[in-house]
Amino acid sequence: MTATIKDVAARAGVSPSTVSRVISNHPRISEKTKREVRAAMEELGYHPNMLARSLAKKSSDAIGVLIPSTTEEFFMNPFFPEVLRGITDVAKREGYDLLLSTSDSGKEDVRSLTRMIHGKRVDGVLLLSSRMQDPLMQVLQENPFPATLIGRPEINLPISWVNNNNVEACYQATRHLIGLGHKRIGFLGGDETFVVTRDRLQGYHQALDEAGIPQDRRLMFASSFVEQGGYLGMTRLLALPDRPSAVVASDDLLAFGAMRAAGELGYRIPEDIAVVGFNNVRLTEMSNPSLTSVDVQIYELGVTAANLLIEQMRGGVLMDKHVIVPTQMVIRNSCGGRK
Amino acid sequence: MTATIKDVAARAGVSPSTVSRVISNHPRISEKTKREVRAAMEELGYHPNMLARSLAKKSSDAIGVLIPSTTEEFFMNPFFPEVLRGITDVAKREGYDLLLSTSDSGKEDVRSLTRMIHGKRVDGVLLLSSRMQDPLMQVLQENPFPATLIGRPEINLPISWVNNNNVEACYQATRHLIGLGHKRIGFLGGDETFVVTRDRLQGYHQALDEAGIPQDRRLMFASSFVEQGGYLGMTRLLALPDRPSAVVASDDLLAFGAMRAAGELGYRIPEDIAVVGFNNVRLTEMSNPSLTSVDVQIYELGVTAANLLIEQMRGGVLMDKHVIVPTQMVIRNSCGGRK
DNA sequence: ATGAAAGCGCTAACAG
DNA sequence: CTGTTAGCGCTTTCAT
Repeated sequence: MTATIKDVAARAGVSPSTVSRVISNHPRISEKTKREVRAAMEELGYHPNMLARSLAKKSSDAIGVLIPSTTEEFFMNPFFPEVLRGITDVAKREGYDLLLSTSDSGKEDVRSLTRMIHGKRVDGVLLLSSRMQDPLMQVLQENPFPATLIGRPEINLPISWVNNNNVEACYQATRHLIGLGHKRIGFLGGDETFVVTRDRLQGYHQALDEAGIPQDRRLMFASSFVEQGGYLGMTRLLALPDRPSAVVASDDLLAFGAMRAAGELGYRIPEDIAVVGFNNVRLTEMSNPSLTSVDVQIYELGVTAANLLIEQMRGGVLMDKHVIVPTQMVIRNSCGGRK
Repeated sequence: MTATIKDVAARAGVSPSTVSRVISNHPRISEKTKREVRAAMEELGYHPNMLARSLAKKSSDAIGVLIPSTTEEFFMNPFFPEVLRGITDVAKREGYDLLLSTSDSGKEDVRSLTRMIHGKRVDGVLLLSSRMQDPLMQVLQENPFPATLIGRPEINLPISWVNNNNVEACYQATRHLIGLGHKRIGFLGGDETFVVTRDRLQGYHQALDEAGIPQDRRLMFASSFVEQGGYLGMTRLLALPDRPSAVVASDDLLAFGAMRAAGELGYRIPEDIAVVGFNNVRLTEMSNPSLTSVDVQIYELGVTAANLLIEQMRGGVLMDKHVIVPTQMVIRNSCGGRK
């Protein structure tokens, strides 16, 4: 049987509460007993039972991370490990463990979130994306619980979040292409139900409007955030009688797929068609040609979200702070023009 | 205050134990009370406290995943999300949550593992890599606890693991190059303390020996599993007066770095120097030239490891099963020769 | 089929 | 500075 706090207490000739105090480094406890208790713990190979501790303390020192139900898609995108790296670094520094939810498809992630919220196994929750009319936001609205979103809620919600200014960023990206002389510019978006897709699309629209370029529905293609989607989208765009001369892709993976499609059909990039992506994942430097991309500072998003969440959990009060992480367009070789 | 099992009991006019039975779907409980209890739960918005449940049941329905302390390096490699995807899929299917350890550098991950083992927050642990004289293996040896390793322990240990036959796989890869007529073949390895690096190096040696090609220490370069390491290694290899005409890299990222270095120095791949990598990450298809790589079935490794672990946790008995996931070399354009 | 009672291992007032 | 006493919310014998 593994040793409990009582065993240690008995061994050290003190009461359980004293042992408890030693564990949590209570200030007013004599050095002597501290040493004795520690010795007893050592001898008995004692390790605290975190469950019992959490149950009594009503806090678990763990952060829940809600993995969107579309596991495959999500894990496939370099965004995920990078944002998780940011989260992990903060969690580690602040002494929190990470609990990954493992929701099944669709409706399941509502249940997953509710379980996280009510199950008491985590002190707060991190959401990694948001959709239009996201039922998760509903849940958060109805259940006061420390939570932070990476992205932004579609509607105004009393929840803290970290986001990029996606409208502005995509506006800039599109302007860049316009500045290069392009008039017919395509848009490859990820899943339309994601808020981020909508925002970027809006930025694209803004830039076109401002330049007096008419909108053309045929130039906009949405799929999921994977390479395949970009491939498909680009193929469709190139099949148009009046094909675009440039494309802004709302994710680097989409851009890569687009570039592959173009390449296979014999178009050169950037001479025949310019491409700009989003996220600035490592791959952008290595692709051929290297991909001009909007750096959204994924790692930073993760770090900021984790910090915001922890601040809430510690403060014991829910906040609706929001932080905008600046973006920056990194010019490479997929657009031609200035280098 | 959130509703507890007692509240539900009171509301439904039954005892707490009955409610508990309803929750765990106990067989002999009348449909009628079941319905009534469920109704009461609904009305009160009751959700079980997982901590209390775990404490009483002495099991948490969670799997611990030990992230190696070198966070950055690890997250950067596409291996990680892919193996995690496999793990997640199984965990989700079997109803387990995932607890990511967040150990700090060096010695910390021993502590992290011990905490996982004794903290009772997880029912089993998944290790994602193993080193030579790995202190973690020590810990596992001394503390009987369900654990599964992806990789293999350096020495024989009563622990279950999933691995590739890395010696054989690298032997094959090297033979492939030899078969293509290469006589001077370099080896770019990851961190030498990893067992997997050693195994692949051994396969490389075997192939050379068998072909009567003398070993040359200068042809072997080890660094970490990142692109930068491959870049550095290749640069060094190419600086040799008698440079190799081919290189086997023990990780695709290393191979990409190597290709970049070669390219920048004006060497063509595969004409001037052939390259083969390991892992067959998605990127291999997209690089230029596409990279010949050994498919180790990362996802499968994750799935198998999770299954093995769950089997142990459920069986209540520690095992030392081990499974070898087959590898397959995927020929692309980085080696020339047959296509 | 259901209830009563005794914990699971720890923390947190409240005393002293 | 330390001990006593109640729980935290749930499961699980043991009765009935």
